[in-house]
Amino acid sequence: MTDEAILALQIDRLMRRFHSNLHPRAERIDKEKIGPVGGMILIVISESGPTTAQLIGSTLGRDKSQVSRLLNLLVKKGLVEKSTNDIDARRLEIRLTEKGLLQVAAFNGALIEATKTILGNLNKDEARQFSNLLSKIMAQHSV
Amino acid sequence: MTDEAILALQIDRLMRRFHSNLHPRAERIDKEKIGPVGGMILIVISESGPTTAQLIGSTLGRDKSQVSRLLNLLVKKGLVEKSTNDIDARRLEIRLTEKGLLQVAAFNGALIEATKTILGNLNKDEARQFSNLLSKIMAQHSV
DNA sequence: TATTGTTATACTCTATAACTATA
DNA sequence: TATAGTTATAGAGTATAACAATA
Repeated sequence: MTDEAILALQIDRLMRRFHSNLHPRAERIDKEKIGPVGGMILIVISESGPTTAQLIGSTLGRDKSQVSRLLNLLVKKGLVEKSTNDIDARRLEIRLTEKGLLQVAAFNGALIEATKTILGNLNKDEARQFSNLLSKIMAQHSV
Repeated sequence: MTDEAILALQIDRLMRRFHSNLHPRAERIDKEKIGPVGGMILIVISESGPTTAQLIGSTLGRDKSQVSRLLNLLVKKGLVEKSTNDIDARRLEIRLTEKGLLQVAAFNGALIEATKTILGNLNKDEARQFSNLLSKIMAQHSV
């Protein structure tokens, strides 16, 4: 196998491991059944403050149609509020409700635990190195 | 956002970028419509030689039921042959056909291109470092 | 009793395209 | 004409559990 193919399978495997590690934790927390991407959307909103659907999509690398659908679900579940931007009526203004804030805190806790478990083999320096390399990779403009 | 949450989102984002970069390339190549996981299964078989369904599953971090279903698809498409292990009749013995070998070569090519594009920001040293860190993370026994 | 693989189900995620409305 | 968001659809991936055959 080429180095590139090995690397590609490693990345996929890491993601899989991450999911299967996070899944049981998140399932216990995910009372509103919003799913993994729903949870990530909440986290992004909590970080960025009032934001648009498009921004969420580009942050998570998901299509706007998926974001739109999930946002409506989150609204229905009472985790998120949507209003229209005063200046540009095409844009949404999305923010968390009280209930949404509580959910984010819970998801964040699960995420931290899962990450610590996954990266358990790395010492602090290596973890920082890994994060830096990821940042460098993601700094690239291409989708 | 905590360091762990950032890292988790980065990993997810990397995976997404990988998929969306690989997708258009793979689609052109995937004449038999076996999908991305189908392609990965072929690559694993080509690497490990005659193997079992369980081994493929654990290598890719996928459930045996998914592997079983996809293997049957691959057999139907004429890319893979299944036979029963002589010593333990519960086990399969899976190998690629000629057609399967050609497909693997094509998928590998796409995988190499995609990986090079994704990691374009890293120089050789950094790419090696990244791969080493991934290996270290994946060396952990936990699922 | 444990292991290998099969089958079925229900749900989530994803890509795509056609659509409305605003700019 | 371009942008933000919505809606609908079809296909792929996933978790789970119940099952048969073999060890």
